[in-house]
Amino acid sequence: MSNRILLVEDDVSLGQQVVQTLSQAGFDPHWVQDGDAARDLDPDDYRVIVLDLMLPGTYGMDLLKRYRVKSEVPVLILSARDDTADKIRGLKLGADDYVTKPFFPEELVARIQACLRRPNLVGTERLVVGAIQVDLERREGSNSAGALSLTPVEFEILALLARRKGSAVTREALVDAALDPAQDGSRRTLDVHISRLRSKLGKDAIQLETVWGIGYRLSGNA
Amino acid sequence: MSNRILLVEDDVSLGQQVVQTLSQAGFDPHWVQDGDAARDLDPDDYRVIVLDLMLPGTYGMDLLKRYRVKSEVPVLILSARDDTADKIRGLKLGADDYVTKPFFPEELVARIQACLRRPNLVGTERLVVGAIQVDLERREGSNSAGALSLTPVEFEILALLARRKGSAVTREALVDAALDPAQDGSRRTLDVHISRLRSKLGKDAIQLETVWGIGYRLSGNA
DNA sequence: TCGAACCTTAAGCGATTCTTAACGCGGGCG
DNA sequence: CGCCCGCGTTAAGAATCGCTTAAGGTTCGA
Repeated sequence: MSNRILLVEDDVSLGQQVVQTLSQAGFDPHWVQDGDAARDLDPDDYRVIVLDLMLPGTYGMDLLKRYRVKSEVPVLILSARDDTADKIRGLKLGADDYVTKPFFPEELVARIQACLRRPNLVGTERLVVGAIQVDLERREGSNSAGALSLTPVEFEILALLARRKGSAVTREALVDAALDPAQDGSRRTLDVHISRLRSKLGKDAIQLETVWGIGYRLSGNA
Repeated sequence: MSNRILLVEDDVSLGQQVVQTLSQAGFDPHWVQDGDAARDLDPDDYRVIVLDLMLPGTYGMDLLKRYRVKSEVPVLILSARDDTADKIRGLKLGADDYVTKPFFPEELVARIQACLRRPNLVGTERLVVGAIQVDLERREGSNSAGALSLTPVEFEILALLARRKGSAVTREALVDAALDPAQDGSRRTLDVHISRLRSKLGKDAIQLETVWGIGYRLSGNA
């Protein structure tokens, strides 16, 4: 399902045009003309779903709701230029982007690519440093293998390093940011946390470099 | 507070213009130029809030989140014509309408009046997070098995988590939103409610994740 | 007035996490 | 070359945190 895209569109000429454009752009469009037909498809079979809100049969909005219940697949809605209300309802129901009709096919392609690039358009406070990512909203870190299970201290350390991406961060700054200020004991504590952080990062731990005598640095070089 | 409208806009000339227009239209505009200043205002003091997303200080998006946590006041966002991403994020975070800059003052007035006319632009204000749904109007939560019988506190907890879908929500925020402010006793109370909420959610409780040391998170991943 | 529903508190328990200590390594610097 | 100081790692104890169950206590409606 590498580049499979579901297009739900009842207008025949528009549908044909979009299918052709998507094909030329290297996607694999799957076009259904009827909302009821799209109803029983598994949204997870597609990378992106392009949905026309003005549909016969099952109303487009219902389809969107239905998809959203069981999947996080990016949904891009098509709507008339002036129908702001529909756009808003669609977006609130979880659509990821919209394109107003009429549109240039190139624009649609660009939007789809944008959806794929940043799958989570909303609340994306996410730091990316090479293979390591830190999602400040979710309070979750991840490496090339997927989500990491970090303790609060480990997360704070990684977050600070990611924020200062590429530059050396003082031990003091790290202790300050991550450790309980009440306790002011041995300075070796940070080492332990760094050590465990490294082991959790696995092979991506090479990005977490030691800056001798200063502190640490999170490098973008994979 | 009959026609009180909060305008959060840093551009002076635009702000003046809007204030004047709103006054002439019979509204009572209250203009703050700084996001930080708007931060501590009570959203429920206003009929509508008009919010520029491009703000110095507290970023407009943060303001929107903050308002949405404690209020259902209609929020209308101002954004640049081409910044679709911001519009989408704003709407997903609960804004009720948007106006793209530049705009004719009359258009803004019309949109505000529309907001007031149908305070709920979205027919059913329903949050969908994976298999879990929260209907704010009916004040009812449901999971894949159907409607849940939630107590008021449990509903508030679930609603806040659903509003912040995917983000880690502080225990403090949850206590603040759901529990009686008068009583400020043991911090274990929230645990009990979460526990019961989980048991009512049944198998879908896996979506309600514990963020250790912080709070909880309602994840969309089924 | 009684009962049901609900919120709160308490306490035990298990799990996770933080810190400390100890030991070994290794790179800079004299 | 060899010492010293900083760093890495491991293990273990202590502290914190969260989940659950059970027991009052309050509110509200019948």
